[in-house]
Amino acid sequence: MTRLVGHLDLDYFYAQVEELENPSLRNLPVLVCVYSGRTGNSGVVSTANYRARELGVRSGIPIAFAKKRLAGTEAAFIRMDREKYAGYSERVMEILRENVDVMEQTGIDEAFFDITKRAGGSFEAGTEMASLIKSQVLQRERLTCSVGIAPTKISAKLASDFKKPDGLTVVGPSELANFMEPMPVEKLYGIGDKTAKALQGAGVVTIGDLARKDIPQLDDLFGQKMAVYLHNSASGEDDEPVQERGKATQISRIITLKRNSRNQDEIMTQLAPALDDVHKRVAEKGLFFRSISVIGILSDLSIRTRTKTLEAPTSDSSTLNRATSELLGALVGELGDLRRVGIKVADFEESKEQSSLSEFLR
DNA sequence: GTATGCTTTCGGC
DNA sequence: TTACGGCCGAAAGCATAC
Repeated sequence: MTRLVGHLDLDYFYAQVEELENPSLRNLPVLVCVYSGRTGNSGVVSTANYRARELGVRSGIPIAFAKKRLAGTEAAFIRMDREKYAGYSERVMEILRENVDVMEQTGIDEAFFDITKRAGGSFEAGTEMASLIKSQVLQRERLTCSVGIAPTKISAKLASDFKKPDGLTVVGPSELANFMEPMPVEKLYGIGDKTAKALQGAGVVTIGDLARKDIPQLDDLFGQKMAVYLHNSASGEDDEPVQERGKATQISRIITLKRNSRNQDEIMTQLAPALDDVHKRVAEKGLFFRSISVIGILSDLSIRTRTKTLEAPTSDSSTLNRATSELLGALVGELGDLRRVGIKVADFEESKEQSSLSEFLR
């Protein structure tokens, strides 16, 4: 049975929210930035609106670089406000949830959904539903999004990416092969620079090239698991179901140090608010964690981590602080100066009250 | 060989 | 000339047990 899978992506999300709240920004280059606090311009661009993209500024580049690129224009540099965007995101996801059979949020600004049932398997009906979702998001939240409808998750994501902003692309089963074939392989989820290079060596440039390779050929290059994944993805036969995501599996916080340092006290002082924040978020959700990691980023921006797994889950802040201190010591001992440092907790269990409740219900 | 668990790195947005 | 965040989930890598 052919599925109707959808993918929704909020257009240049953070920057669009800023435009929405301040319409005078609409025709300017708008950059939502993460300021690290080290120097005035230290940090990166998180999201750029389309006007800024036309001028060569995109997400991930240093703010100082963007400043140079946009010298002489009236560009708006805006500090990122994640909580604000999360509010908009939650309301949009709720609209989506009301209109689909199953939905799977995969980021703050995107989600997969399945409408096979309520569209009765019809792509015409599916198109109407996608249209309705888009207009509800626009009416209720004043935001545009791009939506794709196709038979699988991978093809739905390609479809939402096909026309943006404010796009709606529907790819029925009979059009699927022609739609995917000409696209470069790196458009496929899970194929980055490294895999794309390796594929290019084997004469594979487009998704169509990849679909024509058989599994044994790919097995030699990438191993069996990856071979099957690549083959199915490129052939439009990926069968990953759309599934509601459960609770978060990790909670982390990373900061940039005022200056590079290997001094444990100096680092712990700056890390303390992040530790408090992580502990607060864990407590709010009633979680117990068993794994604690310290993340260190060196001056060359490479990332190193050290992890400690506890005997038993805890929510105790002094345990968190002690373990962090210990892991940090190990990390700076081996690596020397750090530029940024972070803390992560994971391997969650429900709080005792909740687990006895679920036991009782069972 | 296979399943499992833990640590580290990778890659998307 | 250089410039450089903060999250998340999953894969990869490795060890151990059977």
